[in-house]
Amino acid sequence: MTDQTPAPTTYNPQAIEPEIQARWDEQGAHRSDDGAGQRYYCLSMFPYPSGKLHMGHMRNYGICDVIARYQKMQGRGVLQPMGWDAFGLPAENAAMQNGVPPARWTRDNIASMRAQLKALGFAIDWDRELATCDPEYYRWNQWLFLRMLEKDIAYKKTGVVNWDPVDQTVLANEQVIDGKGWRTGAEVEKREIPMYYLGITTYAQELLDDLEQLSGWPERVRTMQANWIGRSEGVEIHFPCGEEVIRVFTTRADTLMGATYLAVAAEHPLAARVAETSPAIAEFIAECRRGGVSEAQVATQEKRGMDTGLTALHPLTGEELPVWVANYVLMAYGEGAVMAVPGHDERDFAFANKYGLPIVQVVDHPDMGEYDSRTWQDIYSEKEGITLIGSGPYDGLDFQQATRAIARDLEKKGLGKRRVQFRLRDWGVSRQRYWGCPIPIIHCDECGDVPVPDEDLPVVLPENLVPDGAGSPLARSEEFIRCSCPRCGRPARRETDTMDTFVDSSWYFMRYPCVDNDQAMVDERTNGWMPVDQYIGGIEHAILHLLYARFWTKVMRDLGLVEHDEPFAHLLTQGMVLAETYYREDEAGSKTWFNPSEVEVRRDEKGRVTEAVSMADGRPVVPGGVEKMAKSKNNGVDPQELVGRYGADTVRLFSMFAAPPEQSLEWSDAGVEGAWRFLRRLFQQVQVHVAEFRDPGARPDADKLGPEALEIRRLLHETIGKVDDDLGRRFTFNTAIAAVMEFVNHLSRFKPRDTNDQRLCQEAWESVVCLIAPITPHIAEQLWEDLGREGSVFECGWPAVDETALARQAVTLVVQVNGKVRSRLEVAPGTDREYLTRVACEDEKVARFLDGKTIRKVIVVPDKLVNIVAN
RNA sequence: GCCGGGGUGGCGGAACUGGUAGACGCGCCGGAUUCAAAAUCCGGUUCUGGCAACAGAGUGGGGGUUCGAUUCCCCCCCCCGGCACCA
Repeated sequence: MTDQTPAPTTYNPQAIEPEIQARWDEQGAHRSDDGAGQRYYCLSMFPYPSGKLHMGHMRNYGICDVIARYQKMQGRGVLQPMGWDAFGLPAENAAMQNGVPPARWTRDNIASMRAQLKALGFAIDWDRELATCDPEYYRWNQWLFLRMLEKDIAYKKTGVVNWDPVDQTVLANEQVIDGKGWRTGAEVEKREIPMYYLGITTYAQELLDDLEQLSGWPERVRTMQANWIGRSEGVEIHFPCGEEVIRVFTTRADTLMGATYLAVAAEHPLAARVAETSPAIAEFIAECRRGGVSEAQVATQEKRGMDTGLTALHPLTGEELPVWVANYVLMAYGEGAVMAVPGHDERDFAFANKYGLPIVQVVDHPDMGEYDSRTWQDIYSEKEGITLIGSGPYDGLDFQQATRAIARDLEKKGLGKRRVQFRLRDWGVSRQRYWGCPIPIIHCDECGDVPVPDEDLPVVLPENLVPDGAGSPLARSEEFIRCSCPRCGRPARRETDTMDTFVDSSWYFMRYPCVDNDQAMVDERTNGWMPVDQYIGGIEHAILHLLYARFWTKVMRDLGLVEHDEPFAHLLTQGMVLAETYYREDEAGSKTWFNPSEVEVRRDEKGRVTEAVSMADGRPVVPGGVEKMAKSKNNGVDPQELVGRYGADTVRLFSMFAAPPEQSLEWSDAGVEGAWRFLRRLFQQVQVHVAEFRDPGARPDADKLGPEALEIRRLLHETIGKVDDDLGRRFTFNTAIAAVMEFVNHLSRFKPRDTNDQRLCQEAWESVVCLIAPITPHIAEQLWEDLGREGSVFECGWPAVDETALARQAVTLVVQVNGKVRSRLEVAPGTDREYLTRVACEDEKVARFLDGKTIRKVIVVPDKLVNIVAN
């Protein structure tokens, strides 16, 4: 180190960061301009204001800020807004615990989380902040809901919910634990209640087709959405049953001749009618009602059923087939009934074997072998390469031919037709909860359900109520409920259900550009910024939120409110934040969890963990593995505490360095320490440089640089190219940071010999500061100033790669024998293969491995590798 | 159960288009500095054998394609996300 120089001022983020932030505020550095120019809308999923910022938020907004700041340095006009997904269940739970109204709790949380976000130095345009619990926002939920009613996109029908018989209340799936109510422990039942639905299935085909144009989305998200929408082509078949007809939908009409029974869902109208006269069936249906409504719960339960005693007629043969009620048939999919072909469907096969129903093979496949009706094989349900057997006139046909022929014959008889079925269901938006957006409907005894007139919007949610766990307090608030019918003027009652919070989050990004408009939901500014260029959020939202937002956008488009078809051009799904867990177990088997900050880890001389002890009492704790940061495991790390200790830049640097954005990130206090050391070193090195030389904007004369300096210059421009690609295209911020660190390691070892070398150092340090600026903006602004540059580093433009600096004098290539590396060669770039082959074979180390062998082939990859194949 | 993703040193991760496995950081070991410690700086660090030169093995497990596989294909194991009322 340059020992003569006096100790340079040391890095002090606690002093730098507030000062830089104040400067940004003063200059309105983060304000976005609605005017012309190249624009970039950079958006992260808005947070639920749960109280404090957690690491997941920190990571999400950190990623967004890096992209926003990088785009700004590219010269684009950037919009990075922030808002609050402020309605929802946790506010009600908090209210139950401490008696504070959800509104107060929510707004207090927003205030403290806003302060935390500011301290992290994100380039957010706070002028556009919104909260979904503000009437100015949710009035437009109500307004659009009314437009949907007019277009019949919104409608009313019954839906199934989790019912807690003790609390007499509807439970969220989250509140059902092992089929029991979370507070009462009572066995939950399914119950049907009237609800409002939005017709997302009308848009199913478009939602599926448009996935193709979303090339900026991760492939896996598009696949998940396509599977969720679940388009199937098949045949609707009618089975006459007395006076009625049982409709089923099947994708395997080719196996119709193998149908041996029908199964209907417990909620099917036919089952209900049989139950009127059959106590046994009524009992069975009641049993099926037990437990929660979630698909995971329904899908994992044991398959059970019961014969209704009814028979239906096979539409082609007229044969009588028994009709069963079965708990594995979903009322929500298709027609709520299935034709069972046990020979070629795994679930039907298991069911038929359990209840002794006939199994008939009607499909043959070359790979099938002897059909065994006791053991299922996956080949039995194959549809490629099959031939029909035992199917009378259809014998010998393949899947396509058989489906076509059977559909045609059914259609002739008026007992079926080809059609498309989607797995996607319409979106039920009614919630029997208080803390949400009121559904703008008035119930009148004379006029029925009457929409609230536009001029009476918003229907304001009273903010002074406190839920107690036994149903919505809104449903008991006479003041809210009592009103007069807009149509006839007679006394009437307000709807007390509120909207699903997914409604709030389905369009907030279209409101940011025009938050101040109290005359319209959106305006021209929305069209100016939309679609969002880059959307960032958790992978857990891959299906529901993103699908609802896409649907809502298309509805708004069809109402002429916006111009775009899709809301998000590019999507980045960030991984979760994890941390090590530690616990102790008492005799009763209950665990006490220790926060990682209270645990000391001991290691052996190879760095392997030997034991972990509690700092409080020095006694051992058990490492419980790495898990998602959660209160229940007490493994959360508080970002604010770390910011207080190391400054925002260090926390930001570590969280971007530890893993690429799409992967999960394992928190490590030691890793934060490493990030801190790097920033400190960077700061010191720049101080050392400016103490000796300061010529802002200086560039070296490349022709007069020595070989060492030329190498530094080559590495610099290689690094600029690498970081640009990592930040702008790949979003691999971890490798961008690694590249900067690597270059800084080289640069600090370089000893400038003359002024020209010093100019190179000036160029290098200025570039390094620019490259790191999107990630650690405060220290970058400070060092930019220290290097003598005027103005903000974010206004200076992005460093450009000088192609001429990239030329290499020599390249190292490896020599392999039979694919194993045996030697290395130092040659000029572009050396021809004949020369390389000769030199490689003559190489002493290589020759050893060629001894006694015949060379069969030599593979040369220019400037990279020579592989000699010999035996 | 169904759909989607992941598994690489003691740890987080890198290897972008089939071409040097382990960049960068942490931890650990050794050294410098210090009265001492912390901090800082320098060097080493995949595993096994060997004083070393070097050799062999190695990307969850098994098989395949290829001159060459962390990367492509098939089977299996484990972990994570979603499953429509958590957000």
